Amino acid sequence: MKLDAKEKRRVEKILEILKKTYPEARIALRFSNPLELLVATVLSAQCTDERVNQVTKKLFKKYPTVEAYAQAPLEELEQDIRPTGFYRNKAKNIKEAARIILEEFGGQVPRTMKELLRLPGVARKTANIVLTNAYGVVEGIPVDTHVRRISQRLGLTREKDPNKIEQDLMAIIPRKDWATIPYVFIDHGRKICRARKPLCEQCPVRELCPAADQFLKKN
DNA sequence: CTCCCGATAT
DNA sequence: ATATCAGGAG
Repeated sequence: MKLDAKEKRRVEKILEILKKTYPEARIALRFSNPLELLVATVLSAQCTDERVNQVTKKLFKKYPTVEAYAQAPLEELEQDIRPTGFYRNKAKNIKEAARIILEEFGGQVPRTMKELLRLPGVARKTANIVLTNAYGVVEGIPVDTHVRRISQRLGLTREKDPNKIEQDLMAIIPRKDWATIPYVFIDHGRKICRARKPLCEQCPVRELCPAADQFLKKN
């Protein structure tokens, strides 16, 4: 993703405007320690953060430690997280991840990308979330469905694979913005640049967006 | 690429 | 009825 000087200025303007529009953007998942964030993020796949918070409120009291997840009967853990969807995969992954954390990482949620990626159900998106928000380690940019959609519509990437999108974003977004931009994009994605009916007429960056025209015509 | 999956919006 | 929601594994 090579971009000329003009493109570079367009990207800079977009980031500047969006950051100013969503100054309060930050993680919406509720957590009070790395383990809770890891579990919440795994549960957040294809599920609203609001529902995740609803489920984890009870979950975190019932499973306060890594041991609690590792020892939990699988069927019981499945029922405890069922409303988040994909509950069989998620329960199996969480329990197995807990076992690995106990046996290979001394009971501590790993602090490095390489180690986090060894946990089942954890890929770069989830690892980036945990690293940034639990440990303050910024290694990359978490690419979820919102970041992907916004990046594609704004013409920041042409890729479809999240890992490739992340590479593109890391190349054009200043490192100091890596931690906050995902939340800015997510906020923007929820309020304006929605998946179904994007509100382009209300969008602060529509003049800078290649996709704005196609959506504005439909009205 | 498909599958996993409940809940909500349109 | 269908699309979508802070994805990841086979």
